[in-house]
Parts: sequence; structure tokens; C-alpha cells
Amino acid sequence: MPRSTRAARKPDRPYHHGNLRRGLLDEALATIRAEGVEGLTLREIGARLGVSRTALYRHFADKRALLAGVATEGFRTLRQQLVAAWEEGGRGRAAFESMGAAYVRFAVANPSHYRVMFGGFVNPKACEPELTAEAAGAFQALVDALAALQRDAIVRGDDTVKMARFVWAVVHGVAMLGIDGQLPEPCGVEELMRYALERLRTGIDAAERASGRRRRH
Amino acid sequence: MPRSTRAARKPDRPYHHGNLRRGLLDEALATIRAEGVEGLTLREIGARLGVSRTALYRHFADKRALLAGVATEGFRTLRQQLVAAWEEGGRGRAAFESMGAAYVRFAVANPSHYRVMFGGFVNPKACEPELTAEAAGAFQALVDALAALQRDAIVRGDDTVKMARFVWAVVHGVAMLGIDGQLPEPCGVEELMRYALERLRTGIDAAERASGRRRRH
DNA sequence: ACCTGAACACCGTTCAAGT
DNA sequence: ACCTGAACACCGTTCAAGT
Repeated sequence: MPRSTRAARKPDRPYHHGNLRRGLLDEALATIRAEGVEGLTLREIGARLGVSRTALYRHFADKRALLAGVATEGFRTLRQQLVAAWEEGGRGRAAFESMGAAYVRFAVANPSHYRVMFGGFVNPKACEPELTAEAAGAFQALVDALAALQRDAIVRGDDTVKMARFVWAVVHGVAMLGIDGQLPEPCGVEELMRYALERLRTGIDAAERASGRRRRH
Repeated sequence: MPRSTRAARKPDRPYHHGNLRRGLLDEALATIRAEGVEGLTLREIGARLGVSRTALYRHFADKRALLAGVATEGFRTLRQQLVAAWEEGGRGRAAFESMGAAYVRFAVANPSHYRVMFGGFVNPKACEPELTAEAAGAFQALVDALAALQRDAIVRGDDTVKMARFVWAVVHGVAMLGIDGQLPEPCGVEELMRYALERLRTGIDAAERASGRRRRH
């Protein structure tokens, strides 16, 4: 009876499944979220979608390519959350720190997904251009924000990319240790992030630079 | 003919292989180093040691336990290199920065080993007490050094563990990004580490604290 | 105590065949 | 074009049996 909803469309495609690629990515992410990367099997996600276990190979070269797809979407979501934090925070220093908090929050809220993005399951050699582009996009959000702060002389005038990589390393380090369970109370991931932002601030403030220069001579 | 070298010992142990546990750990690490963690198979390391592929289960509960053993030895080596850098550097601020460099150098020189230690292959729940202890020992080297710097009023008087975790996050973040190939030139892992140490310094110097306080009011 | 060999239940991937 | 089903070469792990 719901046949009528299809009547207006093109002639029945006997095998379709709407968008199998989309379904595979969603199901893979759901499984990873629930059981971790090591719990992901192509056979089970095929079964869960009511599809042969080899149907996947029409949409992905192999399992690694599927994981690369999951990682790609992770970088996209991360970038969106970073940009949202930056803009909603008012594009100033407070907004920048809000970005850092958002970064760590994403990682802690999606530990398995984050691990797919950074755990070495996908190598960033040029093989996956979409993944490379999306990862670069997320990093660019950080660079853009930092450049804006530099324009207003809020942070040091160092090489922007270098400074951005440093900030990235800090939040990535906090996130990774948190995910690994290496930050038991007291001083869990949230308190450490708060502290890291404080230390980061006095480490990159433009005002600090002048007084640092003066003291050193 | 080399039978005589065994004559002086206890009666022949027909199955021995010296210390199979030791051999398994060495062979596992060699394989991981050469082919990555995902290239490690119990069958092959058994074959390489001229031993049945189930002999391993006399010494390790399962594959995870073997990996935990490899990780444990990684933390031991890391601690030794950190302590060596600290002591040979003269136990001062320069020595502390030398420790940071040694940390990143270890990770970059042994990427696959480092990933076994931090890649989520072993979970730090109380299941592996030896691993937990060795990881804590490596971290303690950092805490001890920081405490010494605090005693000489070289760095801020903040909670030592919190400060140590922050420094750990920084070097861990730099190391991880470097291993993942996320730090292409310019500004590779070495230059970033140099920059990170600079920013870290003006972030934790005791002198900075006073001037920071003054400026804020 | 330590090791073996066969067996079990799984896996990713290939490929000829179907619609 | 897209999907299937059988088959292949692998895997970690168990367990009764050997010495």
C-alpha cells in the first residue's frame, strides 16, 4: 500500500535500499559507538541493514575505506562544533577558549569515533583526499580564530600555523589522556582543561611577550 | 656437540625454549615495530619462535595480555629515558625541557610501540596491575622533576600533579600528532616541540605569575 | 609443568552468477 | 548498476592428549 508513495517516482529499482552508502556509514558509526572500533565487522553491519555482507564493496573499497568515511564525518562534525563555539562565543578570547572546551567535549563524548579519527586506523597519506580535506578544514577553524585574535593583538604575533598546531596539540593531548582513562580524579579532564586554558593564556598573550622580553635582558 | 654446555645444568628439560615469555615479548615487539599492531598474529610469532601457536597461552591469558606486556615494557623504557634526560641534564629547567624532548623522541622513534601504550588496545582498568604500576612510574618521573623545580621556585607553585598532567598532555599531544603524520613541514614535530617548550615556559614560570597577577588588577 | 594438533567459530575479501 | 552466495585464506581460542 505504501507503493503509491513510490508511484510518482522513477520505475521501481528492484535493489535499492535508498542510499546504502549512507546506511553503511550510520550503522558503522553506531556499532563503533556501542562496541568500539575492534567490535566492527562488515558481516554484522550488512546483516543489520538486511543486505548481503559483500554489498558494501559497491560503495567502499574495503574496511579501511569505510573507517576513513566514518573519520571524515567525524572531522566535519568537529569543525561544525568548533565554529559554532567560536561564533556563539563572540569571536574573542573567551570564544577561543570555548572552542578548546568544545574540542575536548567532542572527544570525550565520542571516544570511539575520535579514536577512529586519530588512532592510526586511517593513514593520512594522499590516498583519501576527502578525509584529508575535512581534517584540514577542522584545523583551519582553529587557524582562522587564532588569526582573528592576532589581528586584534590579543595573542602573540607568532607564525599562525605553528601557534595553531601548538594549541591543537594541547587540546588533543588532554582529550587523548581523558579518553584513555589516564586522568582519574582528582583533576579529571574538565579541571585539567580549565587549567590548561589558564596556562595556555599566559603562554600566548601578547602582553606577556613584552614583559617577558623585558625580564630576559 | 653443544650438549656439553647443558651437562652441568639440571636434567634436560625436554620442552624449554629458555624463557618463552621473554621470547614472546621480544618477538611481538619486533613484529609490531616492523608491521604495526594490526600486523601482529599469534600464529606467526609462534612460528617464528619455532613453537606451537598455542604455547603462548601458558604465559599470557590472551592476545590482549601479550599487548599489555609489550605496553608495560614500553612504559619502563620511557621512564628510564626520561630519568636519564633529567639527571644528565643537571636536574634544572634545561633538564626538564630535555625530558620533554626525550619523551617526544621516544614516541617518534617507536611509533607503533607508543600506540600500543596509548591507542586503547589495553584498558587501564585495574585488570593489569603491572601495567598500571609501570605507567604510573613513568608519570612519577615527571612529577618528581616538577616538584624539584618547585622547590627551587623555578616554576609555579600550583598543584604538582595537575601541572604534571598538563605538561604530559602537551608532550603527548605533540607526539601523537607527529606519529599520525599530522605535522608535515614546515613546522614538523621537532620545531613544534621547540615552540611548545617556549610557550610552556612562559606559561609556568614562577616569575610570570607575579607579573601576571599585577597586570590583572 | 609445558607443549602439541586438531577442531571451532569467527573474520575480510574475491568472484562468478543472478536481476 | 547493484546485489547474492559460495568459496578462500586467514584469525584467536579451546581442549583433550602427549611428554
